[in-house]
Order: sequence, then C-alpha cells, then structure tokens
Amino acid sequence: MRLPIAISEQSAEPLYYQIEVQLRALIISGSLQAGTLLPSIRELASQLKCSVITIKRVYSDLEAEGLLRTKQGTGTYVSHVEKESREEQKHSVVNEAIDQLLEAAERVQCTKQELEMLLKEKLQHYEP
Amino acid sequence: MRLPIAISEQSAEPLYYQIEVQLRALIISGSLQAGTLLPSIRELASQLKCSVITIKRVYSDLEAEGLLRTKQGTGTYVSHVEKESREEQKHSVVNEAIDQLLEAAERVQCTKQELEMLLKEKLQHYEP
Amino acid sequence: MRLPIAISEQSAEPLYYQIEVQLRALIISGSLQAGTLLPSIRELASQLKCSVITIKRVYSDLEAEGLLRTKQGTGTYVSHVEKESREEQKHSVVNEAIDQLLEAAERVQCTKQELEMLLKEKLQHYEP
Amino acid sequence: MRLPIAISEQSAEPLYYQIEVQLRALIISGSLQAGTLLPSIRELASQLKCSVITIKRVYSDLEAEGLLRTKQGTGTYVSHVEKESREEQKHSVVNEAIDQLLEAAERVQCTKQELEMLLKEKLQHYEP
DNA sequence: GTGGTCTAGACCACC
DNA sequence: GTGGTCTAGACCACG
Repeated sequence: MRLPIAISEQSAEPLYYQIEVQLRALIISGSLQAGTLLPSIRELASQLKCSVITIKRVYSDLEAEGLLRTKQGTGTYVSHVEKESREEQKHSVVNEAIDQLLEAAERVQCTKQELEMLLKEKLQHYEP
Repeated sequence: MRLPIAISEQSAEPLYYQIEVQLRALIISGSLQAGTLLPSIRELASQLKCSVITIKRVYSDLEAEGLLRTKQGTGTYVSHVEKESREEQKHSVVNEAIDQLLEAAERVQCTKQELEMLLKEKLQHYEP
Repeated sequence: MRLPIAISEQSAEPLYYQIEVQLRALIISGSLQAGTLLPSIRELASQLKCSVITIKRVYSDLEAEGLLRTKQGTGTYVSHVEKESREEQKHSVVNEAIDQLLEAAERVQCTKQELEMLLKEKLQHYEP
Repeated sequence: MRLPIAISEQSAEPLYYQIEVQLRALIISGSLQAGTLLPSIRELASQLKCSVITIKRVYSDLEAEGLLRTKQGTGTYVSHVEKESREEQKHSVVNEAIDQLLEAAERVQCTKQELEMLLKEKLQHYEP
C-alpha cells in the first residue's frame, strides 16, 4: 500500500513532522478508514527514502494521539474514531491554523479590512 | 528605550526567533520609524533577560534582511524602507500565513463552506 | 574529508571570515561538487583548531547565500548551483576586486600607463 | 580649507579608515603640497560630521607614517616627502591592491586569460 | 552520529 | 559608551 505522502527537501520543517502532519490529515479527513493496515515501518521508510527511526517516531506520536494502534507482530492500524470526533479534530486543526494567521496579521498591524481582502482573494482559488 | 517585545518560555520557538518575529513586525508595521536608534544589544539583552549573543543574532539577521543598519561604536538603527515596500512585506507576511492555513485545511479536506464558517467566527474577535 | 583551508593567526581578518572566503571560493570554483557532504562542524572545527561556533557561523552564512544546504541530523551539503551562475559569481568576485584596485590607483593619481606597467609585472607571476 | 574627502555611510569600512585612505592618497599623489596646513581636528570633524576622536586618530596614524607633522599650538602640516619617495609609496599602494586582486582571482580559480580579459574591459574606462 | 540553540564571559575595535 | 569576534561548554532535536 502506498500512502499519498510527499516530503520536501527544501522545507525547513523536520522530516518526521512533515510526515506526521500529512498522515494525521489522511486519518482525520477519513481518507484512511478505521482498521486500515498501514505499511510497515520499513516499507514506508523505503517509500519515503528516509530513516526507519523517523517513521517509528511518526507512528509512535500518532499512536499516542490515539489515531493509530499497533498490534505486536501484526502491524499498525488506523484506530476507530467516531465521525463526530473526527469532525472536531478537523476543526481544531483548522482553527489552530487560523489562530496563527491572525497572530501574524496582528503583529504587522494588518487591519481587519486588509486581512479580509487578502483572504477573499486567496479563497477564490481554494479547491479542496 | 523599551521595545514592546515579550518572550515566552513555554514556546517551542527558539528565543532568537521569537524576538526576530516581533521586532520585524514592529519595523514593517511602521511602529518603529526609520532612523530610530534601537537599544544597545547589552541593554535589550538585560531587558529581555537573555544573552547578549542572542540579541546580537537578532540584530544581525534583521540587518541581513535590510531592516536594520548597525554602525560599530554607534549603535543599531532602523533602516529607511519605502512605505510601499513595507506594505508589500506586510502583505507577503500575511499571504504566507494564509497559504499555510489553506494547506492545512486542504489536507484535512475541509470544505470551502466549513472553512469560511470557521474563519468568520474567529474574525469577529480580530482587533488589531 | 579534509578541506584545503588555511587560516592565518597574523591576519587582521576575523577567523570566520577567512574560512568563509576560502570555502566560498572552493564552491564557486567548482572544486567542491554539488551534493558533496562537507565535514561536520565539529570535525572541521577540530581540523582548523577553532571553535565549533565559528564553523557553525561559516556554514550558516554560506547557507544564507545559497551555496550550502544543511539538514539537521544529517549534515551540510554543497548546493546545486548552475555552472553559468558559478561563472557569474566568479566574475563578480574578480570584478569587485578590480574595482577596488582602480579606486586605489585613482586616489593616488596613478596614470593608466603606470598602472598597466605595474599590472604587467605582477601578472607574469600569476599561476592559478 | 576644505579637503576633498567623502565618507560613505553604506560602507562597512570604519570611518577612520575611509578618511585615512583618502587623506593619505591626497598626500602621496602630491595634491597636498608639503608644508600645507591641514584643517584643525575640530574643523575637519565638523566638516565630515564625525567625532573629533576619529579625526584625531587619523592625524596620529598618518603622523606615525611620517606623512604629517604636528606642531604644538600651531596645527598639523603635510610633511616634506621626497618626490621619489612619494612615487615609491604610490607604487606600493597600487601594488598592494594588485596583490589583493590576484589573491581573489586565484581563490576562485580564475584563469590568467579570464583575468586579463576582465581587466582589459575595466581598464578601458579608467580615467585618473 | 549530525546540526540548532543558548549561556557566560572575555577581549578587541570603533566613536 | 557602542558593536564584533571568539571561546568553552552545555543541552536539545533530528535521523
């Protein structure tokens, strides 16, 4: 199985973090259904051309968040999460991003009007 | 002179980065006028209770960006930046933050409608 | 790996600057191919008998110029720079030095003839 | 008396050094004849809009080089230097600049041919 | 193992 | 007084 995850060499974000964000999104969005068996650590590491240790960290982190579940000797599965809970998490991810946007805007003293204008323009091309 | 800069011990962001972001914002927003003499590195270090070297790094980085100008034996000054250029930088900072928001939303497959709803709610409390 | 860099205690030039100039030259000249893994900051520091921080500064500065690329936990690599761009940079380095020469000559009112004579003499021994 | 000296705020060169280089050139080139009374420290400082301490340093340095001569209570004069000696110094100033050029060229592995080409081009516009 | 950050403290150059 | 450089040494994050 091949996960639709891409890592950027250019980005300053640490490898493990780039992967976590994308895998988390796949689960929260429902693209990966509950119970799905993820690729093994070694397999994913080889797919993404990164260290096994990095993938291990990703799986551990997401397991700690309750999104994944590891069964000894079988592999790592997507946990069963209520649809409502998934919606909640989705909103919380987006809300966090919004907060960061507002912080940045506030720091450079961007007026509400300016901010709305810039947002409107960008939102036009938003095609999820 | 006392710069309105606050640093958070909790934040995972490195010290120097927190300070850079805020000082950059003060300049771009025009709160600090061109030609303003900034506090000496030693003074600011003592104000923010951090090492002289950390402040030195902040000033150097911002000088490399062209926002500051330091003269040895004299002090560090805010560079003269065109108002239009400031506006541009302001918008580019905000647009970057917007891009990150849209990326996050897209990843969790947030619909345009949902996103607009969440934005609308948060924007109500935006008071720059 | 051992970089052919020599530092002079006599020179008034700061340590970090001496190293930067030489490493930059190695890259621009193509002596170090794109993708080459440089020695770790600790290793180079020990080779050149200077502080780790000094090397760190060198690598950071050259990274800011786009000549190097560092990946945390991995190491520091020579960036891929177009051959034409390298030629350009080479010429720009030399042209800058020529400008400084002409300025100096002009200041002491050295005639074109004198200058050419002195140049001719020195150029005889130029063996790159 | 007004010396034709200009200082650049942009330059990274220290103030005292910029002034020294120019004043030295005025003397070596013969633009300032032996015996000429230079402006007082305070006067020159006010002309160049810099600190008295900076000019004091310039005069001291050039006096140490034997180019100037200070008489208590009267002022600072241009020393009498043999014409041949002046020529020598002129050449030594220029030769030093040439050496720096060659070093830079060598570092980036500029071939003799390339160097000569760049030099020829620049020399065309040399009008002392 | 790698680089990233931060500290305290020193000494120097400049104005 | 200012900034500029450099040190030794520590601790953390990443792979």
